[in-house]
Amino acid sequence: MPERVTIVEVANQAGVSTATVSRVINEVNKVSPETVSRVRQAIKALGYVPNLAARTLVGNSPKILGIIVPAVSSPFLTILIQSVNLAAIENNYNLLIYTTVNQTSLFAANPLPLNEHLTNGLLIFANSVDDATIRHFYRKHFPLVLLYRSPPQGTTIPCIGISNKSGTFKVIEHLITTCKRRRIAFLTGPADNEDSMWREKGYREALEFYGLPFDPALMGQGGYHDWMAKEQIEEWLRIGLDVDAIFAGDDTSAMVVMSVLQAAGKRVPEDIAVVGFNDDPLSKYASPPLTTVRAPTENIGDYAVAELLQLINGEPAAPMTLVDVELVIRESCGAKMA
Amino acid sequence: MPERVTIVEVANQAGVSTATVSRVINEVNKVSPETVSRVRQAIKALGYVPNLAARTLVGNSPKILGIIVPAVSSPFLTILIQSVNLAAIENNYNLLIYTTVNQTSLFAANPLPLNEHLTNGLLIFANSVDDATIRHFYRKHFPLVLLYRSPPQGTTIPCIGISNKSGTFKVIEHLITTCKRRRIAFLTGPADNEDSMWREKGYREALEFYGLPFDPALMGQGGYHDWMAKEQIEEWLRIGLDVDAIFAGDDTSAMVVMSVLQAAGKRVPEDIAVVGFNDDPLSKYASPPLTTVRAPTENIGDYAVAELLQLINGEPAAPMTLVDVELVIRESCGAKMA
DNA sequence: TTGTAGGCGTTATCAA
DNA sequence: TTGATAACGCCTACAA
Repeated sequence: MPERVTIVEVANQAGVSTATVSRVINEVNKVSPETVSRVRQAIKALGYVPNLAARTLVGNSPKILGIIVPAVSSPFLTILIQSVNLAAIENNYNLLIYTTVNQTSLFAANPLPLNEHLTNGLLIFANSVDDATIRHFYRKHFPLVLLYRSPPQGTTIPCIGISNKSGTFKVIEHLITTCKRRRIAFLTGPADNEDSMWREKGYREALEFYGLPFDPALMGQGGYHDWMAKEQIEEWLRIGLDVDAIFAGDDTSAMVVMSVLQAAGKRVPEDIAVVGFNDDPLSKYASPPLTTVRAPTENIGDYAVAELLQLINGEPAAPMTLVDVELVIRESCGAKMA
Repeated sequence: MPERVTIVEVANQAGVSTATVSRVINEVNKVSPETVSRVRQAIKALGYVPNLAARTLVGNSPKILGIIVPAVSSPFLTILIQSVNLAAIENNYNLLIYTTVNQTSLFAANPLPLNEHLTNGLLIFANSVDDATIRHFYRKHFPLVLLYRSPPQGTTIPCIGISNKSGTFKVIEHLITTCKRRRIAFLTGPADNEDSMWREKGYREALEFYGLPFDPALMGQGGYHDWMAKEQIEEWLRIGLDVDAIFAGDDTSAMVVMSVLQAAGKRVPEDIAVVGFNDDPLSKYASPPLTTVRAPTENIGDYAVAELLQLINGEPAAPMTLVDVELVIRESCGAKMA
């Protein structure tokens, strides 16, 4: 097989013109059956694959969607991506994933490998890219849907998220009313994380609603990272913080929190209740099984892809979609003993 | 901003030729400082981004590596991807990820969106794509490195994996000699998974080496999936299988196994020891903390990318790399009580 | 039904 | 130091 096989080689091999080969490949116009089979045979014999770049250049790119995330490292992100992937396939699109590995600033120098020239539309998660990049796409009217973040000032880009505030309100309320807890600690996510911001609002509103004082000492850094959560809890344990419940911010952190607490001889939920957010796949297997807020992450892809395709097809899309969440009561909150 | 901004618009705006603009962008040849700044300004004003497809067509594609995986759904895959990503960045390459969502057969109809025309080289995980596709790349001498699988018959493609057999041998040996277990069950992975195949070999060899009989009844399907592992253990519990240790195949399954066992009133490790493979991030927080085989997944990316770059640069690469693993003894095996 | 030829946006070669 | 122009591989009028 020669180094590079182009449509010309196929045409020669089959004794037809390149136009005919193109027609066979794209199944447009009428081509006589014998010609079709001759061309197909030549393609197979030569192992010919159309050059994506050339196709794209003439506006015949395959249907490709892109998603940009900071990393693929958490169960949450993982499920989100899977969900988008399935939705894309469902709609006959391919999905390409690019992770910025937490280096938003990279683009100043290097343009994104996933951009308007390679994809038909882009899904951008939280702050995986900076506002300037988003604005760039926006100005070009390039199809864009924002995931778990709101649009930059002055732009109107469809965005999709979950009801963090009401979800958190529900779980804190549950801790207060059903589980009779009074000193409820809260582990925040990364500083610039919108989810965390809204969860904090929900946390504060619930406290206020039930007449519990807000105590800054009960706020800690979890960062949605196992080691950060671990450090925070160990710190609290060391200073002997008075606490009877911990809202860990997310499930990953909650698992670690329970583990650290238990290693220190505390009982969960008897001494300290622990609750999470997300309902990760393994959360129901934790010991004790984790009470959490179930966010239908596996459905987000459907909404996101649907909106993106509307944009791609030139139709208007809803500016903002907030998906409902629900409380999942298991053992770690102590409700079942109360 | 016009719908499409090409190098021509920039050239006009800056009052130079497209060739000059190209030179400025690629920083080749000498261009007078004033010209450079005029061009830069035009680029910024117009929000110009080079067309990736056109660039690729003339052989000036940005440095892009691709990785093809079946999914992004496990902690293991997630760490592997992250590792590859970091290594790629380290070498000034971008990484694009494509998941086949377990539909290997798709390509017959649709060619891969990640191929020789879009990337400079490809990393292919296990059986995310079929042999025919791999052979296609192989025939074209397209840079390819196989991850956690061996090359198809008749091809010689560099591949990278871990010492599954010796790792499993070690953990089974540990169970037998230190923990004094005799009835050790084994949960296999997916049927066509090479890792699982080698782990089974290690399991059998260890049994034989220490004179323990191999009992088919002790082999079960885990599939490296939480629900499959759960079903298998529940089945064993129901029939009252006589077992004093379980090698769960991987950590995810091990977590589930412990949980199901405990829910059924069994003590881990007193009644049944449980061990895993991979050393997932959360495994040390499990209760009890999981004894497992530590595979340096976070280093695989370095090896893989290094090999791929050698291939891309026309240098020869090692046909096969097997990375060593090590035993991590925690509580779930019962060694610390013995 | 099939072939010819022009153009998609960029870069590289060759002149100027 | 710059500009004109020919590729790169493919698709799509327009002709035949």
